[in-house]
Amino acid sequence: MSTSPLPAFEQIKTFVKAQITSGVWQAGDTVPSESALQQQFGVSRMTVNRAVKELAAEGLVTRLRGSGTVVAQWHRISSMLAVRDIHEEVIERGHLHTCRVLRLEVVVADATLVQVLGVPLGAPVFHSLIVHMEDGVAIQLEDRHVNPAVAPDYLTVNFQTTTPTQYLFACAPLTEARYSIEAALPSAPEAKSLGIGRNEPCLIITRCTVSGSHVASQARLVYPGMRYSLRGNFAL
Amino acid sequence: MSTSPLPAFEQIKTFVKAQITSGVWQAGDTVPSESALQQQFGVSRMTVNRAVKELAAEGLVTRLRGSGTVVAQWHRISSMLAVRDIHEEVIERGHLHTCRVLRLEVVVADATLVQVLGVPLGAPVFHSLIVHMEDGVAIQLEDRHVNPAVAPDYLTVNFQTTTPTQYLFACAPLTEARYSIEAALPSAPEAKSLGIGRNEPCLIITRCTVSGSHVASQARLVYPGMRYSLRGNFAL
DNA sequence: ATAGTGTAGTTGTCTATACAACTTCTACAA
DNA sequence: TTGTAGAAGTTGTATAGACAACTACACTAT
Repeated sequence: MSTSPLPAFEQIKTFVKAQITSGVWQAGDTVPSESALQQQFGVSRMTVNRAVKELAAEGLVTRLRGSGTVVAQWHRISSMLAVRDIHEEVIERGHLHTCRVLRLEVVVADATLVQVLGVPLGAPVFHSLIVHMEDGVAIQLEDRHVNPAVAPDYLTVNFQTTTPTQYLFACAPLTEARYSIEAALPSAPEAKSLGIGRNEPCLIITRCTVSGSHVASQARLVYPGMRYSLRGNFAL
Repeated sequence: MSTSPLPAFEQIKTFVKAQITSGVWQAGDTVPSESALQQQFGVSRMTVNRAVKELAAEGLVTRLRGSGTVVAQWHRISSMLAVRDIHEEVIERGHLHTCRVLRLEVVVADATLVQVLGVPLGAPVFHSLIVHMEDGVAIQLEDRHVNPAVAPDYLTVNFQTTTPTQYLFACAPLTEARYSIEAALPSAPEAKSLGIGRNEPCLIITRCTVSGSHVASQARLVYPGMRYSLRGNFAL
């Protein structure tokens, strides 16, 4: 019933982390060389190499070939801020996810869409406007423009059962994404769709996904500030 | 002058990534086993193992001992959302960073601070209120409470030359951090300090850093929504 | 039919060694 | 004093092999 002992490389990682978090080794201090740790722990150099290499990948130490390893200056306060599919997120909280499709249509590309999606001026572009609700409360307004070249059947999808994100993932493999997070007031129709006041600040995530050589879609996700916040956790 | 050829494990990673991003291998498809790739590329298994292991760490594939490797379902749209020091951030944009220290004082722990910092009720807690400016424009209001046990000399620091984040990093190694990002309206004094209207929405990051067994500090960072946004990029 | 057993296949870890690429410092020569 | 050459030390990559842990599947005995 005893838990299996940690692998050797994990033990080495734990040791080095402990030295750093306890302050024994401070930022800028040199970390013992691989051969030194090899002797200290009685393992092969490859094992030490793996341990320290992973710590470097995690940003705790900085390595320089020929020179050595030092404790990193800035332990990055960061975590994978996964801007995930709203459906998954709500389900994971154990709540009910429903949505109302307000618009599902073809629009003509204006100057902005030309620049963002890379389609010709006046070309058709799919547009969907969906309100997502958690236990009946509007939590996200999803305003999305889709490149027809990537998802030609977008307008026929039943978005009661499949979210646009899910469908687009299935259509085209994701190769790149850009996003920005900002705070702003909703427009009048946005406030009305979400059932909030025009003075209630919102968290707005604008995301642009790329698949291969095409820009697949651009989404503007509006979250009422009172009902939603992004949370993250960073350890070690 | 020719660029050195990519290491073998990088070539394998590139190959697998290409299969995924081109759609040849779709989410859920099985990736060839290590021995298969080993034969295909004519390298040792350890080299293949490193390549696929790193792809798994990046979230592109999922591995299960005894079963195999499959293309991951959700290529995480995420990037290291590094909530970095405002000073570094401004400098990196090539702008001038200045700040005004509005308050630098000792306050008495109320119920909220007791809960957050883990100090006794009524105990002294350091408090600083600083406006950070980029080229003279207020961009962040930093409202911070510091645990004296971690940084006893906090009040004597010259925050014109050192940011609180920098000083606290030097004082105590970081072991853990929690943050939340939300949109809200500023309070009256906050709006006044930032020189914005009370109706202008703000991005508010609340961050709590832990060092060892102590909670080092709690910071409330208020960014005017019109002047600041978090941006991220995700590739492959 | 069902439960259990064994076997092949797969990934996880580790070793001992080797060479390459790079940095740093020392010693020596101009 | 200066500059160059070289040696020592460090990390990066790769190999061939070994065993462990686990899964999936086919087969067997009940």
